[in-house]
Amino acid sequence: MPRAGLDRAAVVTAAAALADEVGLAALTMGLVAERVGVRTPSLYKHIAGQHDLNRRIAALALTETADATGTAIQGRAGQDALTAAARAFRDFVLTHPGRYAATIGVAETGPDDPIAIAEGRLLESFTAALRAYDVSPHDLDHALRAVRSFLHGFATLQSAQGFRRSAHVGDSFEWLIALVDRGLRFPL
Amino acid sequence: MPRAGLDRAAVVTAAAALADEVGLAALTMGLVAERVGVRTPSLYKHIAGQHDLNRRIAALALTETADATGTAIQGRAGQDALTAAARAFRDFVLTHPGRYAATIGVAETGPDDPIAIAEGRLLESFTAALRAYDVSPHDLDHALRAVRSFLHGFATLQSAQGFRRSAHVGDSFEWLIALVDRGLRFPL
DNA sequence: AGCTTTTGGCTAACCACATTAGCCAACTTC
DNA sequence: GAAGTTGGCTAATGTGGTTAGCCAAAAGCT
Repeated sequence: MPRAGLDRAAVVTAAAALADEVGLAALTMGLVAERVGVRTPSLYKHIAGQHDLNRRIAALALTETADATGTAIQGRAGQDALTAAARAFRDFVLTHPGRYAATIGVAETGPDDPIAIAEGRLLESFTAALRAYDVSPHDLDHALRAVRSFLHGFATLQSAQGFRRSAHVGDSFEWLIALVDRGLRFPL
Repeated sequence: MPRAGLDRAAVVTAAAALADEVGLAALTMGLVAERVGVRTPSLYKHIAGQHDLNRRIAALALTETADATGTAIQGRAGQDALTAAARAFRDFVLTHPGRYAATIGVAETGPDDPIAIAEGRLLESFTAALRAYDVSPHDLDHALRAVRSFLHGFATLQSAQGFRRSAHVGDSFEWLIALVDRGLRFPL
């Protein structure tokens, strides 16, 4: 039997791609194995199990999200930066719904966990995007949570087909960004 | 063998309670059966399967959420109404995480689907809460989606332990409501 | 009451999927 | 090229959802 030349990264990226295609819930070990050209039990030579695989997909997704938002805000400030970051985030979630779903509910195990590192980078991007607004240091955590909540909520609702009403979803997103911008701009 | 005197509603409410206790992901047919005092296959005399059970839990949860927010906004308007509705919604999600999780991603099958009816009632509550703001009819859909995104995002992130930072989560929620209020209050 | 029908339990069995055990060939290393 | 390590494999186990088919209890009828 010839070897497949597999390694951990190959398994994880294949699984992530598959999750985007068929949905995270439909991602089975058998499907991943088939995709990489191997029998199911062989996957366990590279990953510890489904839970482990999910965490690695999540780490990949968070790293990619942090990259995308980080790039998007370069050279921008204020509403410009916020808009760019929000769009980059949403684009990622819509083009990679399976990967993103894998990030929901993952707990970071420690400060050196790749998940924690990627989340930290993502948070820094949004912190940078908020820098030009007049948010006091005391309120920064609140503002970050607010931005994160709206991005997470909008993206997951849309990718779950949660919006039935008639209006154009892209328009709603831009409207939402403008709402947040006004909310951040006007003083308490 | 004596009968357990079960019916569909009893199975669904037991399953919903169990989902809140152990988490939706850990809800198995065996667990539900044990809770209602019956063997697993007997459940299928009352529900069509796990998918069907999930939909029925979702319908229950949405109805309860619509009740709670509807009651909360009675006799209130403007920021008062928005705050009351938002708090009621969040309270429900935090006290019933399993039920709420069941509502994510459910598709309504038609206009007479209990899920569609409950979602319509919930939307009406929030529409009423927004009435005192100066939102044009054209923007109403956008505003509703914005509020829904915020609430959904915040509630799910919190119930998934998504907030690591130090600030008090309840404070963040109030801050978020105030942000949305400002955003809705100031003109475009 | 007795007879029939429907209903709601049950056991047994099946299937899909994750995972483990244990074998063996293929690379790697010295 | 011998020895060790690695990465495949088949076989088997366990859990969970679901179906089939049996049978007694409730409900309805005469």
